[in-house]
Amino acid sequence: MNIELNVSRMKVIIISVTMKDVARKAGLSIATISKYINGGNVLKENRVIIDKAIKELGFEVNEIARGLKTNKTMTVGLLIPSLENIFFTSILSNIESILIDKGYSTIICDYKEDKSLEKQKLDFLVKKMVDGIVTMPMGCDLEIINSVIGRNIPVVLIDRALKGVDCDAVLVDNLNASYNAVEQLIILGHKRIGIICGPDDIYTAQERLRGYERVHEDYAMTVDHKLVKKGDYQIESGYRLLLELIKMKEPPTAVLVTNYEMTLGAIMAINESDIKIPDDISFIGFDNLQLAKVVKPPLSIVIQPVKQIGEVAANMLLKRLRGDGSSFPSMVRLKTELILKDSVRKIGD
Amino acid sequence: MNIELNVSRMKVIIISVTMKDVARKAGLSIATISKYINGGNVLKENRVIIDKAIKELGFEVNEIARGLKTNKTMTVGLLIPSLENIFFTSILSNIESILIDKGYSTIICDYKEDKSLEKQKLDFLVKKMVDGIVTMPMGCDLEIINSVIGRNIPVVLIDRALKGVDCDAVLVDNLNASYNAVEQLIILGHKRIGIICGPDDIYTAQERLRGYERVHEDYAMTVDHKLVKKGDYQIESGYRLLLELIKMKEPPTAVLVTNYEMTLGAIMAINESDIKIPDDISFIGFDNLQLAKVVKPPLSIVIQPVKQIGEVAANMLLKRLRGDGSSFPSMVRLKTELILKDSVRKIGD
DNA sequence: TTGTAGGCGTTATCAA
DNA sequence: TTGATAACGCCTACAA
Repeated sequence: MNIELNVSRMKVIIISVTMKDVARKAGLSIATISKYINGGNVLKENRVIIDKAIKELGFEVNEIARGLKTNKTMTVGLLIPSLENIFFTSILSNIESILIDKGYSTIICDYKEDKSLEKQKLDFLVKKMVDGIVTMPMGCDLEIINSVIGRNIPVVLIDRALKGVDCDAVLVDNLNASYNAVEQLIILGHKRIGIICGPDDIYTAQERLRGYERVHEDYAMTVDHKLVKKGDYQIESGYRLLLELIKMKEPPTAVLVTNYEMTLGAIMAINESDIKIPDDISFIGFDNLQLAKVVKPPLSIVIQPVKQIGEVAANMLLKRLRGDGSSFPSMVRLKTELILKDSVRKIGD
Repeated sequence: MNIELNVSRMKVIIISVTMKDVARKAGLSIATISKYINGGNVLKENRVIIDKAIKELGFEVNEIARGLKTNKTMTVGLLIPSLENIFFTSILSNIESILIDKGYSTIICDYKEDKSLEKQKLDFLVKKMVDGIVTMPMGCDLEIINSVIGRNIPVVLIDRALKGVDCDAVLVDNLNASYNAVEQLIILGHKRIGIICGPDDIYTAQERLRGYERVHEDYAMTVDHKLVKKGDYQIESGYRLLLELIKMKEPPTAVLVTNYEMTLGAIMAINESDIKIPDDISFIGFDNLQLAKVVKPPLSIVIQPVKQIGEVAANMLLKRLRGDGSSFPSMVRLKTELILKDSVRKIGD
C-alpha cells in the first residue's frame, strides 16, 4: 500500500490498496478475502469484518492482476468504419452504456473505411486481448474474422453481414426498408421513382437497392436505370445526384435517399432549386429523425432502430462472454420504421 | 503454450506463446529474452537466435502481465460529452489514430452531457487504471479532476477549460473566433447582427458570446439583446431561433450561428422562408466545411482546427506519459479559421 | 553477458 | 470455513 500525503491540501491519497492490506486489517488471510470478493463461503461474522476493512481502506480489485489469472481483460473491442458518422457512433453509444454497466470497458477503434486498416485494428484488438469484439465489417475478409473466432474470441457483426462467416450478427432489414418506402410511393400512384443509393461494395447499399428493384418486380414495373443513382453516402453526393434527378428530361415524381448524409445533401439541393416538396417531388429520407422534424414540410423518413441494434448486439455479446454458446450463430434482423409525413403526396391518374 | 488444432480446417492455432516458450526454443533463460525485448545487452549471436525463435513462435509480449509489473496499462481514457456529436467524435478519431500508433489503446466513454455520469465514467477510467486521460469536461467539478491528477494520472483537457484546475489543456480561441466573424460583418457595414449561441453553462458558448460582445464594444456599438438568441446546440433550436430573428420587427441584416447542428437548423429555416442569403441576410455558420460547400451560395463559416486539436492533445498526453513534466501546466489555444464566401454581403450605407 | 530468484495482485488447489 | 502455496507472464536486482 502506498500512502501519499498531499500536505499542501492536507488530504491523504491512498493508492493501490491490495488484498494483502485488507487481509492484514481484517486479521484474515488473503485467500479468505479473495473468496469473499468472489462470493465464496465465508463466515458471516468474517464477512462483516472484511466488508468493514474494504470500505475503510477503499479497496478495489486490481483488474489487471485478476486478468492475468483469469485470462479475461473485461474489455471488448468495438470496431467501426468511421468515427465521423453519427449513425455508427450512435450505435456505439448504446453498446458502450450497456457494457459499462456490466463492468466491461470498450476499446473503440475506427478503420476510416479502409480495408487494410480494418485488419490492422482487428489485430490490435486481439493483441490487447479483448474478451469479445463487435464490428461493422467492410472487407469481405472472412479469413481474418475467422481467425479471431478461432481464438475463441466471440465476435458480433453489426449492420453488415459477411458471407461465409459463422458468426453472430445483428442486421437491419435493409431490403424491406427500401421496399416498404418505395411501395408506399407506388401505392400513392408514383410511376417514376428515383433512388439515391450508397456505394456498390457496401452491404447495406446493395440491400437497399435490391429492395427498390424487388418492389418494382412485385408490382410489375420496370426499373428505369437512369433513375438509380449511386452515391458515396456523403453530403455532397446526395446534393449532386438529386440535382441530376430533377434535371432529367423525364424526372422522377418521387425519390428515396438511402442514408442521412445524402438526405441532408438532397434536401439542400431541393431547397435551392425551384421545385417544391411534395408538389413537384415526393421525398423519403433516411436515418435522422431530428432532421426530419425540422424540415418543412416534415420529412417522411426511414428510421433504423439504432438503439435496438446496440442493445441486441451488446446483449448477444454478453451472452457469449458468459459462455452461453446456445443457438450459435444467431442472426437477428431488425425492422426499420417508415414514418410518412407530408413530404409525399398522391399522384393523380 | 496452448496449441489448438482445428481439425476440420487443418489449421493450427497457437495462442499465448510466452517468454518461457521463446526461452526454451532459444536455449536461453527467460531473463535474457526479457532483456532482448526491452533493449538490454544481449550477445549478437543470441539476438539472432532469439529473434528467430520469436518469429517462429509468433511471440508477442503480454501487455497485461507486463502491466502488472510496470504499473502501466498502455491504455488512455477518452471522455467526451456525447458520441452523437460529430465535432467531438472527429477529435476522438484523430487522437485515437495517434495514440494507437504508439501502442496505446483508448477507452472511449461518453457521459451523455450528464454531470453525474461524467464523474462515474471518470471513476471508471481510473479504476481501469488508464495511464492518462483526455477529457472534454462539462461539470466545473475540479474536485474530481484534481483527485485524478493527484493519483499521478496525467489529464489533458480539450475544448473546455476548467477554472482552478492546474492541468494541461488544448482549447480553441472561441472568443476571437466569433469576434473575427462578427468583425467582418461589421466591416461590411452591418449594424444589426444576430447571434445564435449555445447554452449559458457551456464554456465554448460563453466565450463565443463574449467575442460577439467585445467586438461590439470595440466598435462602440451597443448590443441589442433581442438579437442574442440562446439555443442548445441542437438542430431544432437553430431552426427555431433563426425564425425568431427574421420575424422580428427590426430583423438583423446578418447572423452568426455558433455550432454545426444549429447552423444546419438555421439553414433549413432560411430555405423554407422567403428570405434569401445574402440578399436579405448575411450568414456565417460554424464547424462543418462539407456542409458549407454544398449549400448555395457557399456558406461563410468558422472552422475549428479539429485535426490539430486531436494532434496537440494526443502529443501533449504522450509527452506526459513519457514522464516529461516540463512546462506544466501548458495551455494551448488554437486559432479558428474564418472562410468567407458569398453568404455575406456588403450593406450599402 | 547470462541466469537465478523474488515479486507484481490475483485466483485456485488442497490441506488443515 | 480457512490458510498456505503455487501459479499467471513479465520485469529486475543481484549473483554467477
